[in-house]
Amino acid sequence: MSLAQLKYFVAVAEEGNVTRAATRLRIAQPPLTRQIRSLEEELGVPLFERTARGVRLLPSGETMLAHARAILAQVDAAVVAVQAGAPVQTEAPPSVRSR
Amino acid sequence: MSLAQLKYFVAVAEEGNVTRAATRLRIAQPPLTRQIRSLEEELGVPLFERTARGVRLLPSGETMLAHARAILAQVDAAVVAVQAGAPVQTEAPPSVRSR
DNA sequence: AGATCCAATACCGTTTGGATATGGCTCACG
DNA sequence: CGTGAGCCATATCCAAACGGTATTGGATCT
Repeated sequence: MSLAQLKYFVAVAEEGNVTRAATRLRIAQPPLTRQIRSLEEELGVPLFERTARGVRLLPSGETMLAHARAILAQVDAAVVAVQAGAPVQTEAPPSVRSR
Repeated sequence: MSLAQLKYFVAVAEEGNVTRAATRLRIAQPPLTRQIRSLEEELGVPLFERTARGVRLLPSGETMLAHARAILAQVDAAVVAVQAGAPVQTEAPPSVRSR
């Protein structure tokens, strides 16, 4: 799993359409289709339902979407914190923290 | 920035020694050195101080280490949640959340 | 039925990542 | 001191991953 894959996944989920997501990501549709498929295979869980009009998130996809957004936000926060030279402490969010 | 890079960074930080970290990661030392360097360049911030005995975290590295661990933990949590089929909600941790 | 829209597959070139070989520097120790 | 050991950095090569183009198959809407 890569951060790019997570970014791609979020874009597809938001667009509901691989082709439009690809345009938004400034990559071509076929590689995007492959990255999504590869993510599903790595997780061992399908994330989207394919329809003739595009794709729709499955429940597992909804779960992944929330996590993916949290991860990407945390990456952004890390960059900001490090570049600001701030000694920030991090912790896992309550909903995903190990109990 | 990639998740692999973050994993590598954490290993180097924990070992304080690129060669030992490479062994632990089961990759060779030169590619690990390059990945660390590339991460520092991407961030525009040095993370380690190089000494004759190994490497030591700089303050910016300490900050990054906390964030990197949080990110990797969140990735693990995402995998577990999705594979468990659980509709978990995620949120950013307070210390890194946008205010 | 035909046009359209969409994801999927096949194939290719480029880029990235890891391995091996080697150099240079610093510290430990006689 | 000087010699050897340990460690990071650099150079070069090979393999794997990524993105692009071309094209196909299938579903929907006139």
